[in-house]
Amino acid sequence: MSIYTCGVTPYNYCHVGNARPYLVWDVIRRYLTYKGYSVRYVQNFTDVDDKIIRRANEEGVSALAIADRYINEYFKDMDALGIARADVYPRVTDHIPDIIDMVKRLIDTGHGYVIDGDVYYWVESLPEYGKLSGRSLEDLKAGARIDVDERKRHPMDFALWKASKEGEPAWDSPWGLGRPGWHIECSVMALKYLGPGFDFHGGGSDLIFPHHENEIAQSEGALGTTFARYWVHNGFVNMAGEKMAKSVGNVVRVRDVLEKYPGPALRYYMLSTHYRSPIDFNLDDMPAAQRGWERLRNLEDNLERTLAGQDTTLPEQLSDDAKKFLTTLEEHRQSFEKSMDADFNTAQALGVLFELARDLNSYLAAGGISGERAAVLAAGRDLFLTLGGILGLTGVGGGQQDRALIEGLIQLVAELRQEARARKDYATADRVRDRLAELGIVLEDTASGPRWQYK
RNA sequence: GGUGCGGUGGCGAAGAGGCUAACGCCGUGGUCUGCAAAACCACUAUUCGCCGGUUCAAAUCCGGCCCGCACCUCCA
Repeated sequence: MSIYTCGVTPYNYCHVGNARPYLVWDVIRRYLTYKGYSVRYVQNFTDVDDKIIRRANEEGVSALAIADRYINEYFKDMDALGIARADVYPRVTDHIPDIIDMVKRLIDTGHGYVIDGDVYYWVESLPEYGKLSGRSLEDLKAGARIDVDERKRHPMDFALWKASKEGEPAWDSPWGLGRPGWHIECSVMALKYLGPGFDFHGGGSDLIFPHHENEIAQSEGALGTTFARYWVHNGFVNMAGEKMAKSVGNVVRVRDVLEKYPGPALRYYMLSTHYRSPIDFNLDDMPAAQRGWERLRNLEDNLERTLAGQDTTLPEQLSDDAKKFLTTLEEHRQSFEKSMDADFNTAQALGVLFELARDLNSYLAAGGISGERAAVLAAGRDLFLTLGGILGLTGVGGGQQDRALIEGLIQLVAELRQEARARKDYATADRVRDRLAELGIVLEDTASGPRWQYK
């Protein structure tokens, strides 16, 4: 499976809305991999653009320096969200010769024309223009909200190559010094790394027009064959009913959220809505998302603790109860796959994961894990971690980074507290627990002794 | 003006002709427990924006209306 997703223009920190498509594709990749497909995922960086140039001029540094800085920050945010790296991250500035070649080809095939060092795409040269967004050139002309450049053949013609102005990064070309237009880089890089007719092309729904429409026009105009087989567009993240965008000024940065909530909680939050639907982002909904994720994490911890050191090989002969439970597990797996097969319905799949969680918790609550029960429970754990792993909600720890480091200290405190409890000195015992809670550590008394975890 | 999307319990959110309208959070009662926590069990929408229609059957299909949003310009 080959996937191309439009990446960011690195001129600022990522906000929650920026992160959504990458999270969606992270889950789709994981699922396709689980299903046995080999996946190649390409995501670009548009590292030369008006906004980057403006920012560079403001700060008196190069456009490259701005791009490098925010690409670096992009990776920090995505790592914190548990989003796996793409196979290739092509950058526009590394592909100028490829872009020039494609512009040349478009001119040769009659789709492009030159005016004073600019090169434009002639939209009327492609009869199907508008097929992705379902618009006709007539509709577009009628709705045009910008002043039309009178030199162009058609008002909707767009730039393939822009003659450079003073103070802008520029590259030499057959048409003079200039830089690529906005859409050409994705056509060039997708075709270079995945080839014509690749499987999935993704991005935010705002990119359908004009960006993706123009990518198709360029690619199919130059090639005469299909560019991408399937288009996958995610819905927007809004704030109070209005689109979250830097231009609106209502952005919540990824790192702002992660300061207060764990990465998996934000994943959970976004995956509980189908990717095509809009999300009305509300920071007040994050605690519920965190609680939901914690429920999964608690189960994961409980399973690992319970099964540690147990013999989990399934015996030849199984009891009816065991068989029944294994059948239930299989049903959950099928439901999960059915949900994901229905246009990657992560919200429904998450529901299935919780049904599985309830069954596993019941199994744990039912008591002993002797004999076959350990093996059966281990099968349940494996399924839980597999499905949870597809959504990226299990196997991620919960701030266990420093766990080993403080383990001993807490062990000691817990022991002292046990002694206090043995003396029925509950005031001391409760004080220890409360103070630990203030430090963000939850100490719990269980039948098999105390245990702890991060809040 | 053109093109799309959406309105489901206190909140979030699945479901798109027929199983009790998933699931999570919150809340209530119970089990367990020194107290908590975690977990389990039970309860929590006779009803899916409004009005008509089609059908044996509609949250799901059709028509009208009311709201909200997005795209048509840079945007994930």
